[in-house]
Amino acid sequence: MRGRDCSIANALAVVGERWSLLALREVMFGVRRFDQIAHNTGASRDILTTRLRGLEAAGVLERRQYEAHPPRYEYVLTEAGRALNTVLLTVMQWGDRYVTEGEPPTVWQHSCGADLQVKTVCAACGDEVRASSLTPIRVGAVPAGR
Amino acid sequence: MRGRDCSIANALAVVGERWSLLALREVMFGVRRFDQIAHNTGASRDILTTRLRGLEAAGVLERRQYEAHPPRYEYVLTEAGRALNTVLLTVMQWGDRYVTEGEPPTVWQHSCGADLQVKTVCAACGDEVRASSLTPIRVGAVPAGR
DNA sequence: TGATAGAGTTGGAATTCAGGACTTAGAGGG
DNA sequence: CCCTCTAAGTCCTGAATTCCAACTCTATCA
Repeated sequence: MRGRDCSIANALAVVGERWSLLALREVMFGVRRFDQIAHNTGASRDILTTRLRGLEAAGVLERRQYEAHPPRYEYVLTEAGRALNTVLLTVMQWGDRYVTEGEPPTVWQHSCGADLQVKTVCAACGDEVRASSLTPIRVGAVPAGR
Repeated sequence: MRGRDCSIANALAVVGERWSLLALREVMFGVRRFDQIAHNTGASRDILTTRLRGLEAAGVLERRQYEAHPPRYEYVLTEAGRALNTVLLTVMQWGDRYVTEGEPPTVWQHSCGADLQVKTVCAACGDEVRASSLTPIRVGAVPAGR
């Protein structure tokens, strides 16, 4: 059965499987090698292969040969992959606040000098977005029936 | 095998399974009933039951009886669940831009009157966060060995 | 009396995942 | 020359999940 036509569902079809976002997190950290990604995420190697191929096919990652003999590859983010950093940071911050106990395990520094805390704002007025200030004016259709 | 100590991984342990975020999306839309959530997401009913129980146990959703005879329940967001709206919106926007073809299926209106586009900014300086302006100053450890 | 609605359960088939062993192509050390 | 190591996967098997459709249980509606 198909659900609602929705960009959240579409996005999750690309990055929503287990390990995908964790692999991308590693690439964001600058880790480019298969073995390191496997070790740092904890994913099993065959699943990781499948995920990386999927992300590559979706245009989020690029697989590049950096050595010919023996052939060796590395993974780098595409533009779409780099744009995922806001997703990762927003998820991380939610995890820091509502799931992780104790200190945040990872801290990023912003170029302004501060330890990064992100805020999600309305691009038009700059106000912080809160659930109460939103109204859906159009929602994706749910395919009818059976 | 365990991977890196990380709030992204922790967050995904709570909301990263298939259907969880889609169920939460429906609740954000104001859909509170099991049957409607099942229909609008496309999840099978048994899995949805498991997910909703998990989200409840994690404190993201609350299951409330709204009628005693016959017993009927609805799902509402907790504070932690409401805080996920920024995650959902950020994911949706990425999906709109890099996955969905054509017009965004869903549009929210912000209280300022504009159709909502979100921007992820540094809470300290207010500048938009971009990959190039970030440096990791602490990263979660990866458990050693085997 | 029969149909309908809400909120699940249940059972079996299909799929995915974990974990480890194996492969390939060369480089480096003794 | 022989042995070992590294990077990047593949392959295999058994266990765990997910999918799907049908069934249950209560109670109200027509």
